[in-house]
Amino acid sequence: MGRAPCCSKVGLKRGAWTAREDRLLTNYITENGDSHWRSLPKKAGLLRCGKSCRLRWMNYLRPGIKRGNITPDEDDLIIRLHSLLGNRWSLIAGRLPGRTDNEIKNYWNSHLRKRLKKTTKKADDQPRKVITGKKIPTSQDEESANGSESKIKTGKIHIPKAVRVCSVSSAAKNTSTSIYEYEAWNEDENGVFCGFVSSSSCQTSLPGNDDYDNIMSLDEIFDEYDQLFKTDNYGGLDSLLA
DNA sequence: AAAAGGACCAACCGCGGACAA
DNA sequence: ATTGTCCGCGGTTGGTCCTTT
Repeated sequence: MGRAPCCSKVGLKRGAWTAREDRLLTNYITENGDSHWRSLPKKAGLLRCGKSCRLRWMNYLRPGIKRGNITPDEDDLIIRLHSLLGNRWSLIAGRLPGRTDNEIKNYWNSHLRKRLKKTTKKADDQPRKVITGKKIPTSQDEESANGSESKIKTGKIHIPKAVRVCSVSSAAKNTSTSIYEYEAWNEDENGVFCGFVSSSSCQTSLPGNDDYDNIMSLDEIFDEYDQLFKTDNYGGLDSLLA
């Protein structure tokens, strides 16, 4: 029944990674690939849990990671994608070559959230747009809401959580693509479902190492997402995957 | 020059979906 | 069909560096 018991965390190292640990992890993954995180630390000679190894590899050691400041173009794209996707950091990161979800999340929390708070304060004083008779949540509404849910005056709109529908590899474009589906819906004050706000799909691509020749401009990326959110289900995706 | 407070970011934690037995 | 683990995600924490007083 089930798999072998999960490893005990007793005796495992925590905190900052040393150069030696980085070397051990990089060497092991280079030779054996980055799968089976649970058993990887032992095989690589590391006193870390698999989760810690995965995080270190994905956010720091993985080839193609872009270090350094976020460019103005990236900054702009993050803001616009966040307006579409909410806190779906992995999806946003998928559209920023070399950037990790953790880096974007940190950048958002330390830079953009404060900046947008200032700039949207005026906008929030203006009359709100209305979709299907409901008020669009403001930044203040989102601030007061817990996690991915945004409360609104007449009820609340659930910001969609991405559901990975399938994964497609494209050798020609050297990308691996995951298809996600979203559904946002309204609830009334009593938590009773009262209709969909929108239903959309989108994809995320992770270019191969040091090969970004085929990726789209940041503006094109945003337009693609924007269009996908305006189309029903997979209509927009078909053209992207063709 | 030193202490206090703020900003930044790497790493950890807990949750939930996917999947194996 | 059920149970338990693995994996990935988003939220949060805590250490370090920087700025202000």
